[in-house]
Amino acid sequence: MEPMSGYDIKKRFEEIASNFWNESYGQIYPILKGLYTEGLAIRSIEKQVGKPDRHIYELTELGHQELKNWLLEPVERHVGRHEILLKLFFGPKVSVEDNIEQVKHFQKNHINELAQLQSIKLKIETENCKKTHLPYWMMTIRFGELMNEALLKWSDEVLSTMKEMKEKKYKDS
Amino acid sequence: MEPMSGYDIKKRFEEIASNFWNESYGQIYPILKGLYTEGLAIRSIEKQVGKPDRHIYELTELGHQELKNWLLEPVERHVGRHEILLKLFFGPKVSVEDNIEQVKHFQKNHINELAQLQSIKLKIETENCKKTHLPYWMMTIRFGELMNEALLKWSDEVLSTMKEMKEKKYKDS
DNA sequence: AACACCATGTAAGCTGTTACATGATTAA
DNA sequence: TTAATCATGTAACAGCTTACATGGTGTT
Repeated sequence: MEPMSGYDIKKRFEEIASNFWNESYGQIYPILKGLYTEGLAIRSIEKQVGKPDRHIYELTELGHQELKNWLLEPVERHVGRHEILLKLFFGPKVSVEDNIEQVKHFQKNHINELAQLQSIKLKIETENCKKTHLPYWMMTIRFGELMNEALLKWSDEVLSTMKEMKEKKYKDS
Repeated sequence: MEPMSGYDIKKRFEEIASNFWNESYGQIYPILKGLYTEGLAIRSIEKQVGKPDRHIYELTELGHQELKNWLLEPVERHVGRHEILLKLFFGPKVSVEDNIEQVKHFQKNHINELAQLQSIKLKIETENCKKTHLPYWMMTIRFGELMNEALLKWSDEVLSTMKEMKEKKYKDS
């Protein structure tokens, strides 16, 4: 996108990609070093007063080509590990009430996520840095919206099923 | 659920949980060993003719308690890393046509996944092993259905946006 | 006085996949 | 004959998080 420091990259992830990606310094800094030694990026140092120096990395022609190649590779499917489903898989080990609590907590989380998404959306729309990126970034937001809406629908469905199970249990006993 | 070997566990994951979880032997066998040495499981050997022996593990009382404790812990949110979104994040680096190809491939994958889900659903319904598990396992299936439906809706939306972008580009040039 | 921000980085440790090794049986 | 199924396991590697170390500036 543009010359950046490791610190900047982390920040960008947190500000506008936090709904679908995160990366720790422990990954970022060694990888930038690697890009540099492999000739995929160049590095320049920006001196500052009262603050540490900034190490600015910028892709070389080779680096841009590598990135392009990666972008063209089709994304292969990988199973998203949803811990809540693994827990429900063992549902009968605990009480229906316990499972209800679990799902309610899950639901709350995703209501929050939807709200956070809206603030990221606003940030992207108003900052409006590069016009070419805008439509693509909006697609990542839309992804989050549809996912979270589906997740909330699922929570509702599951909660009413569980409530039925609870009532049946009372009838039996 | 019941006494099982590492091989059995892998199989169960593949047969009825492959839509939300997978686990490799490289994880399973060392972990089973660990459970045994920590007193969370006991191990017995089932001898077979013409086939390797089966190492059957069964949770101890302590093991069951640990599992229960884990089930009661609320699931904390973690960002699912969707590679396709990271690629779209750099969308302007390649052509609109290239991005369309990427999304079409994604769409195909999720149509397949929906089909696979239906066969897992059938397996669970017909095998019908333990009645107590059935409703919970169906919830994991429903999760997959709603996710994939949302993903397909997203693909449709994104593809039509991209087609518009393509047309605009032609007008400009 | 305590904390957050700026900015770099490393080391230890956990998590996870892939490939390998073994070896008999059965189906295409 | 080739491949799959049964069944165990290990070793090498890749990916990722967390905690630590440094140290000045600005805010509550």
